[in-house]
Amino acid sequence: MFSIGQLSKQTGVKIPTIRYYEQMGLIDAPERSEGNQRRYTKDGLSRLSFIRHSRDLGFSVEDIRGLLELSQHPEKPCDDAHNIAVQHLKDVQERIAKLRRLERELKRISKCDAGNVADCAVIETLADHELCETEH
Amino acid sequence: MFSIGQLSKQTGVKIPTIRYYEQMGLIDAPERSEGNQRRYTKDGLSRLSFIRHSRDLGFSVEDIRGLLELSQHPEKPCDDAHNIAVQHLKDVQERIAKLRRLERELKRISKCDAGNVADCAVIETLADHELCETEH
DNA sequence: TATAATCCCTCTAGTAGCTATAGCTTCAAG
DNA sequence: CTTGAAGCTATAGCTACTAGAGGGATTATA
Repeated sequence: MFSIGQLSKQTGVKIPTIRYYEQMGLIDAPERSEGNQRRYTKDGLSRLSFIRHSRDLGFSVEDIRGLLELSQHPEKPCDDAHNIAVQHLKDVQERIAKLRRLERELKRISKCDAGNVADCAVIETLADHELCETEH
Repeated sequence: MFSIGQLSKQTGVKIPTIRYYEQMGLIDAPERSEGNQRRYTKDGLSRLSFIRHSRDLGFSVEDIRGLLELSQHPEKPCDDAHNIAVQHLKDVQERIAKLRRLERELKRISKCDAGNVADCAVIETLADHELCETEH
């Protein structure tokens, strides 16, 4: 049996976040000690690790809810898990593409070597969209 | 003079968002009509465009507060504007790097061709961090 | 001029995914 | 048995909006 602090250390999930996940129904409410403190089993630990890892990979809490549900049913087909992962991959790729356009624009505008705000490319570009090279 | 709806159409910023910016102090409270409706000048329009554009480039509201303040003082040196832009560029580059690692991991795990959850690479990888190739 | 359609007002609450604080109780070590 | 760390609940705050309720203002048309 682990206390919430031990669970936190082992998974890297902060204590208030663990309680938050419990409130959101991502993890089951664990048993309590006589003094009303949470006591977790190994199962609780691995479920929380699963969540932690999924969050690291950027899945939303709602996605994780689906993935957890699936992981509890090993006999089911795994198409759903795929769909979630593939959709998420697409999202990530879109975000990358968008950020790269921003990166390009930011590189361009931060090259300014004017001395004061009146001639500064940063300020000027922000004030006038026409000066941009790419869409955003 | 523009109504809030006209301002919204011209800048692409939604009406509630304009009111939100006013509340946050990013834009000045404009004059009102006799019937208490907001009436904007061209100045208000260009200030909001500046904000819109900066948001598109991913600057935070706090960053924009600084940039707006600077843009009101054309005689000042523009080092501050640079610092904000360069720091933001760094942030963007870090986010890109992180997302690319995720992309790689997601590509790998979503290649799974198992039929059921028990053998599914997606679920398995999420359950066990050791199976990952890169850090995250 | 009447009326209907559209626009605008304020205020409140909700979104995601936590994080922080206050004021209290329990646990474990010495 | 005491003390300090750890845990408890409940509430509020964070970013940057968005949605809805319940009203008033403006404008276009008849």
